[in-house]
Amino acid sequence: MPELPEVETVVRTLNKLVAGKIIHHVTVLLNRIVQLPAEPEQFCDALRGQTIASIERRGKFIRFLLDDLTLVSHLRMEGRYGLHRSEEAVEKHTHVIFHFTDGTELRYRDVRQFGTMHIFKAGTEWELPPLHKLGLEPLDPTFTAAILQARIGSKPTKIKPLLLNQEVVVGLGNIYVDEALFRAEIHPESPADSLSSKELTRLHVSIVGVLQEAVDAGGSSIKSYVNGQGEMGMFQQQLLAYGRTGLPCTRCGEPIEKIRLSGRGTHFCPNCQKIKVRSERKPKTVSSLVELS
DNA sequence: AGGAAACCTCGGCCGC
DNA sequence: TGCGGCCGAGGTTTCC
Repeated sequence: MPELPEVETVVRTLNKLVAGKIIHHVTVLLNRIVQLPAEPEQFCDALRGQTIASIERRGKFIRFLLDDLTLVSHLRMEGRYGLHRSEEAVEKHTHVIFHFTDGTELRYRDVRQFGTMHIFKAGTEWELPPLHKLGLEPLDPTFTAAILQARIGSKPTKIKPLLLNQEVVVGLGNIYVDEALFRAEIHPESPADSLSSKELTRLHVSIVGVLQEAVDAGGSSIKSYVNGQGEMGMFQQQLLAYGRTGLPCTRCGEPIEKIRLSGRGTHFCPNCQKIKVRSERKPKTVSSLVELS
């Protein structure tokens, strides 16, 4: 599943479901999910007796704020949380169980086993992987068109892979990148430094708009995504590019095309989103050479 | 810098 | 209709 809107929805749900609960003990059924501490036993020991104060989001990461620890969880492709009563049968692909003192338990399921969990002493998580190099929060007021332009406007990299890089802007994944570029009418392979100031402004508006609308809709349920209460998101009905291969573009009617770009399925309208070529470097004139020397 | 592979399992599709 | 095999799936990291 999860890009920013889905993770935001999960975090809101978790705050309703488990904030205030006290961890009695933890069961780790698949060791590889727990990245830190290295030994799952230490992971369980550290969490015993901790109270969940609140749950927050940073990019696509979930932070469980505990008494003096932070549990950082990433769902990767298909991770999900669910609150259960302890007597309920444990579903297949359940890898970590947080048993609470009230007889309920938070279960982490992940078919593909890609998800990760790290524990840090509260506050130190920002200095270390996986949070230490994360870029701007796109729904924060500090994320402006000018900032976006400053961050990417001079890079020769193709715009889509650049937007997927979480060190630039966080929270965008394959779905919402395709949607944002479609809205902004920018070809996913256009080099970032080929984009005009006007296009970058349009891109900024598109990123913020698509993410905010998706958050409001509770995220997109494409394959397996559900929030912490097993509910699906609704935004998949509003996707205009992602998953619409061969269907008419809602702007011009041209069939949506699908290509593979740096390993990712990439959807766009070949008519509305024309690839741009980086403008030729102005040949140095004699006068500019003089200025340089 | 940028692409590919790797981490896993599952489901869809194709062909026989 | 059934089964085997191949491909791809929303993310991130690591290795060229």
